[in-house]
Amino acid sequence: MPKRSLNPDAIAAAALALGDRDGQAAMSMRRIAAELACDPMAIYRHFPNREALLDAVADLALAGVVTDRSADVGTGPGAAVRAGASPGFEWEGRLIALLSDVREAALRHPGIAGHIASRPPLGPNGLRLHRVLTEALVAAGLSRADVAKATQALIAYLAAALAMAVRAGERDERWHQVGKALELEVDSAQLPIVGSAEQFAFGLRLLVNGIRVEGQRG
Amino acid sequence: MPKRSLNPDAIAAAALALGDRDGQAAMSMRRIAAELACDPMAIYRHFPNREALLDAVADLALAGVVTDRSADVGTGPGAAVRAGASPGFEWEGRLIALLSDVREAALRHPGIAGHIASRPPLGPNGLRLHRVLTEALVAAGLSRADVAKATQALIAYLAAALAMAVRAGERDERWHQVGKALELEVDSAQLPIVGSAEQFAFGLRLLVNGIRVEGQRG
DNA sequence: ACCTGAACACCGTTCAAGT
DNA sequence: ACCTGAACACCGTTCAAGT
Repeated sequence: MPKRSLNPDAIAAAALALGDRDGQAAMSMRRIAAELACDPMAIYRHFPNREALLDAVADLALAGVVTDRSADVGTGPGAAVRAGASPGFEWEGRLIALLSDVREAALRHPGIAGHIASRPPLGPNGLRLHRVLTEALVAAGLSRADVAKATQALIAYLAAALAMAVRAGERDERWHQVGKALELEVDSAQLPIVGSAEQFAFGLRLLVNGIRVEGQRG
Repeated sequence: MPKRSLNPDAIAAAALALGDRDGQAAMSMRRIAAELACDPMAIYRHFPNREALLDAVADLALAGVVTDRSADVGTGPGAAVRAGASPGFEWEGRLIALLSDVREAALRHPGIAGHIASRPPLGPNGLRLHRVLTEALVAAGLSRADVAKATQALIAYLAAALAMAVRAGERDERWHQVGKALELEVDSAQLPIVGSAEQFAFGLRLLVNGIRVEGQRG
């Protein structure tokens, strides 16, 4: 009955809700159409193909990530990191907070998390976040060319971390098998949880350390 | 007619060859079976499911990556990096060479490259390479716990870089659109090619920089 | 002109039927 | 006991037929 309510935003919102509820496997054109109680082909009048729809859903999932600078010393996720940043390296706190916030927002939407950051961010939220990321890297002292390269490295790491987090349960078991196979004397409890916030933060710190070194060099 | 020649190794080898020729889209159970001139279900007597087969193909694609230490100052890919490493940071050269070699081996097999490093490495070659990676990180001065975390960060970055490289053509176009959308004054030529060796090396250097900082700290 | 749904060309995997 | 292929429950997308 909602004939005229079928538009790109409504479709993306329905797909997001469906993915939140039933996970990645539910994100097919047919099931999204069922969620909207419309013909699968009706979606194609608003998106050229499935990937374009997933791009829109991924962008929608990032709508809640705040990039307003005045919120930097708030109480949200990443606030502690922001508050603890030393003055000269304020960019570090902003960069870590930004990527942590994006990760958290993505994981609130398990149906689409694996798609987020896997493609260049052409949606409004993706571009907004990309701009903040670029500003932080410029502040870090990187050259224009290195800013572009560092951006892609950070997005690549984020994409892989999200893909891992989505499959986490299954993968943890396999990582323990790797530990056993190599006969490492690490007990299970010592292994970081794959896709955990702690694991993500560690890799992100490596990248930030590396960016600081590059920035001081240039 | 090759009734008894159907075994896990032969299946994985046929799938790898098919993927090299026809790309990622050809890696379906049905097309792999067609390549082997057998019933699709015959494969299930050797692998529990498609993912297990892809894991075997991914491991096979890494067979050519040499980890013999005596080859470290050879003429293969990464030799220059190895030769240029300063004595105290020999681990840096080894780590960069290892991951660069894995990347190159993966990209020689476009049908499976996107699957490599996307799951914990339980195959013989994956475990072999994992062990060399671990040794390099121990040499870098990381604690046991940090070695595990850094390993996962490096593998995550590698997986994302490979996934990007496989889709490169399509993605480059989109990255240029991002640049235009943000009205950055970068001309197209200045943007790094997504998934290129140069782009990969930059991100890897960031991670290695970061690991060095962590190792000196601990 | 706009919209619908049947149809095409596929999937991974199960399972009943054959040998 | 082992093996086969028909069948199940899906896909994304095209396109001819309807309104």
